[in-house]
Amino acid sequence: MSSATARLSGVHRTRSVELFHALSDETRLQILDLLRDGERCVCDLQTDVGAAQSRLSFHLRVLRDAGLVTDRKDGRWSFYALAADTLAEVHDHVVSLRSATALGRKKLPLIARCCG
Amino acid sequence: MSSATARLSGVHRTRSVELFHALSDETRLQILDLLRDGERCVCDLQTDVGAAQSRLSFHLRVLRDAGLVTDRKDGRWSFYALAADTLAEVHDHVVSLRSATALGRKKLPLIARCCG
DNA sequence: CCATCCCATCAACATTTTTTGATCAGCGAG
DNA sequence: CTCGCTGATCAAAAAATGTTGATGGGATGG
Repeated sequence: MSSATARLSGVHRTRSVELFHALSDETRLQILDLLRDGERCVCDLQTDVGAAQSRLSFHLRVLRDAGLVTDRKDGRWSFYALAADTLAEVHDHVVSLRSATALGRKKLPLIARCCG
Repeated sequence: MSSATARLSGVHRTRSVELFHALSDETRLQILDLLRDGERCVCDLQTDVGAAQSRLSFHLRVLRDAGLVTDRKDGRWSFYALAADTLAEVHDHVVSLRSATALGRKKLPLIARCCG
């Protein structure tokens, strides 16, 4: 039953853009990958990623703004960690993009509708 | 049991970047959203998205290059449709990004390791 | 044929994103 | 205190992306 899933809302899409954009960079994905092992301080990421401090700071900010990582200060260090809930959110966005597609609704008779 | 999931490979990451980049644009997400109902010709998308033909063509190309949509020519029309398998691939990439994180591995004693 | 429609492509331009190097503030050890 | 270290922020430069308008090719219908 069911059928066409409703259009996705504008705000939902805006959030998707922010999340996917944060994930659409090699350096940032590398950071996230490293953080899968647990939290890390910036100086460690620096050597592991092989990026200048300033550059790393920039990417960490993008990730933090998107909510994909959290940061915590301890003494003179900043520790970053994955934000599991936001990763779950990403998952949800992908799922909703897929919904109504998985069901074999390959071709609707839209040709008739073509070009008004 | 288990524990640290292995690092993600470089090629895997490169592919992630391509996929997420293709998804990181408002217009492109709007297109994908529309295509959830079934295939559409460019001229229809043009009116539905409210974008110039040239602009649409550009975004459709990004989506097609990433493998997120397929195109088919019929007469003078080009029909675009979602590529379900690539959407599944996106899903997989998100899952692998999350793996090993879901388990409550919040904090490892990495502080000791900090800064070499 | 000819006129028209659909759409890909191109070049020029505008905008956004990323990199780089410098500066500065906070913290803690000596 | 003073020095060295971590890391955020900023401005300038560089690079990548997206937009716009124009051109052209292929298909169709008269």
